[in-house]
Parts: sequence; structure tokens; C-alpha cells
Amino acid sequence: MHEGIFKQLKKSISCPEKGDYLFKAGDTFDGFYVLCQGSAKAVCTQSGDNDKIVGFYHPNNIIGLCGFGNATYQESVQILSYSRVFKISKDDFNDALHAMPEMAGEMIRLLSDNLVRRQHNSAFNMMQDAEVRLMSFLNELYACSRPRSNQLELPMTRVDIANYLGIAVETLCRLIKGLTKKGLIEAHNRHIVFRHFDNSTSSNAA
Amino acid sequence: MHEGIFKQLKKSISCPEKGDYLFKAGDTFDGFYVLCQGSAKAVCTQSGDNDKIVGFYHPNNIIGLCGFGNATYQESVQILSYSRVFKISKDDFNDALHAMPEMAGEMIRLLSDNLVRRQHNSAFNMMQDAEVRLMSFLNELYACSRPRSNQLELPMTRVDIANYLGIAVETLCRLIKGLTKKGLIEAHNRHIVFRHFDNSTSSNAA
DNA sequence: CGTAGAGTTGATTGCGTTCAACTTCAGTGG
DNA sequence: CCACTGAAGTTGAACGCAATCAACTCTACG
Repeated sequence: MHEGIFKQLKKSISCPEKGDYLFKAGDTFDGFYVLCQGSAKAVCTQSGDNDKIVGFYHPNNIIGLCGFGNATYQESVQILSYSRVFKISKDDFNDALHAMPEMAGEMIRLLSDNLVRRQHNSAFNMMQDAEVRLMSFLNELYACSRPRSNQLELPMTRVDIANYLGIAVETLCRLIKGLTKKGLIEAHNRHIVFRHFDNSTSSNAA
Repeated sequence: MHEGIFKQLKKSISCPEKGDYLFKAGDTFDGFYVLCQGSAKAVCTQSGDNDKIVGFYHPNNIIGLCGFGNATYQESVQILSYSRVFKISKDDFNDALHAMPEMAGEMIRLLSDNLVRRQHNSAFNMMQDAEVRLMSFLNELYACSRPRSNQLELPMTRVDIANYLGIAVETLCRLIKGLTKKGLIEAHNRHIVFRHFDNSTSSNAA
């Protein structure tokens, strides 16, 4: 969204593959990333043995803002599909902060936005039942995919989705089946067709 | 936590009473607050009719950071008990940002911290069952209360706690009963006595 | 063709919700 | 000071969503 802010900054580009980590939780924070193409997931290692997916990243998202706080990244970010990312190093950013003080405001706004988004998501996840959350998740993914048709290719596994939504994989499976039975979507593996856009906002002809 | 950052800033003080609002969701953002004394709750009005408590504020917490994003506050903050708050206006803060560019870094760190905290809370709430969440909630309240004994006076109602934890009031009641039966706490109305601090610091907390 | 991971289905169990009734507490006015 | 009132808190019974366990199919890829 606010990726434009960092246009003027010095940055390095790289093209990580599926499975690669941009960084892991606990690594020393040395900069943040702009995802230009591809997708990634953010994982937190909770107390104990099990991980929790706290979010997915899509093109134009900023990755690694969690690291400013105490100088180490607070989540692990793993690439889901071949991606292109810009990296803006901490030092370059700090230099730019002094050269262009108006960028501080932009960064503060960006962080505040992220804070609000997480807050709303958290509230939403606790109030709505699993089916509503799933449909909302799919709609958000759809919106992020620069839709050219009423279709969507999921970049992540069922296990990842279930983990993110806080439900069991089996439950997710049954929910997808339920949505299909209701005529809202069609799902073949990771290919999703939306069936409720017949007359509403979708602008394309497909 | 980072309240010290704003020591040098121009600020106005006020003493809101229980029930007062510092601001409501949708109000024009004109500054943020430092809670010096008392307590407050943050409420989000979700789509529909029902509200959701997304957090409680304790002394030294910063309130209103959610407003930087799109120039309006994104939550309503209501005072729970007689409080003292500093307000730092948006304009004063922006002036200070130009005068002391190092403050930008501090603010960015503060926001990043908040982001991480919300993220962890969100993950925690989705993974743990209600009893663990409640005990964790009580422990956090205890830690925020500058403990002088193993006791705690809850500033909020059962309804508020249940709403925040995402459970029914009746469930909360039964959980408290359960924790009491286990010998972890004693609860008389809003007065809580912790019974598990006898020998170890906290083996199962956190 | 064979294997391992991904995805699906069925049966059973349990945690937390809902609804309804009740008790306790705090504040108000007579 | 006591009686009244409404909010806050508690208890019980029944229901339902989602978890768990186990078995199975499908898909990708060597």
C-alpha cells in the first residue's frame, strides 16, 4: 500500500525461491523489505513446540517492521512462491530519516495502519465463526491478487490456511465443502472460483 | 514503557472520570495520550451491532497511536477508573519531530513494539484454551499493577473481561471457579488473591 | 511406478455457548 | 437506616461447533 514512500531509498533486490527465509525470529534486525512479486508467510514460534502463522504477505506489502522494536525480528518470514523483494537496510533508512524528516511521518502512519489492521483482524477472528472467517480470508486474498477474473490460485497449503485461521485442517476442509454446497465458491485443490460475483462489483468479462 | 520519550514534549493534563471517553472511533485524530494513573479500555465497533474490547490501558501506556494511520482514531477509549492523562497534540508532536529527529526512531520503535505485542496476543488467543488465556490475563494485570502484595483489584467488570477474552460471561465465571478450586487464586468479586506465588517465580506463566 | 506430502471423509468427544433462573452488590430515595 | 431497584455476578441444563483420532484418496515428483 504505502510502498511508494520508499521509492527514493537505496535498496537491494533479490529473488528468493519457495521455502527460502527472508529472516527468522530472533535474527538481528538489519532492515525491512518490500515484496514486489510473489507471496510469503509470517510465523511466530509460540512458547512450546508449535508454530503459528500470523499473516501472509502479498505484493506491495512491507515485511519486517516487527524488527524495529528491540533490534531483532519478532517473526520468521518464509517465501511461498518465487518472489522479488527489495530490501532497505536499517542504516540506509536511518540516513534517509535525517535527510528527509517528512519520511518519519510516513513511516509512523504505515506502522499505525499495520497496528490497526492487526487489531481489527484479531477482534474479527475472536468474534466470527470459522465459516465467516474463511470467506473473509478468501475475499481478502482475492482482492490482493489484482483480480483479472473471478478466480484465485492459493499460494499456500490447507495446513497453512487452517493454522492461520486457528482451526483444524479437517474443519477447513469441511468448511470449503460447505461453501461449495452453498454455491459461493468452487474449489479444486488450490484453485478457487468465486460464484457470488455474478452481478455485483466484478468489472471483468470472464 | 517508553513513556520517557515524551518527557520533553509540550503536553496538557486532564483527569477524566469513570465512564468518560478520551475519544471515539471515527473522531478526528488530534493527538495521543500518556496514561499516568488509572485505567481505560479500548473498544472497536465491529461490523454489525456488537462491540469488541481490544485492550486495556494501564499507567505509562500510550493511548491513541491507532490514529496516525488515516487521521481518525480507529478505536474508542473509555476510562474505567478515575485517571490522570497527558495529551500530546498532533501539531506539537510534528513540531518536535522536526526539532528532534531522533524522536522519530523512538516513535517507530514504540509502534513496532505495539505491533509485535498485538501480534503475539492475537496468536496466543487463538492457540490456547480459555483457562490459560484467563490466567495469563490475570498475571499480566498483576504485573501492570506495580504489585505490593499478591493481591489485585480488577478495574473492569466480568462482562468486559469476558468480551476481551472472547468468551461468554458464564464461561468466565466457571473458569474463575475452576482456578479457585485448583488453588491458584481466590476471587471475591473484583478482588483477586494469587495463591501460586508461594515458592516459584512462575513455572507455567508466560 | 512408487513414495511422501497434501487433502478428504467419518465417528466420537469436549469445550464453550446459549437460555433461563437465581443471588449478590451498589446506589438511590423515602 | 432501611427498602427498593437495576446492574453485576453466579449456577444449572442442554445444545452445537470444532477438535481429535483414524483411515483413506489424491497429487506431485523422483
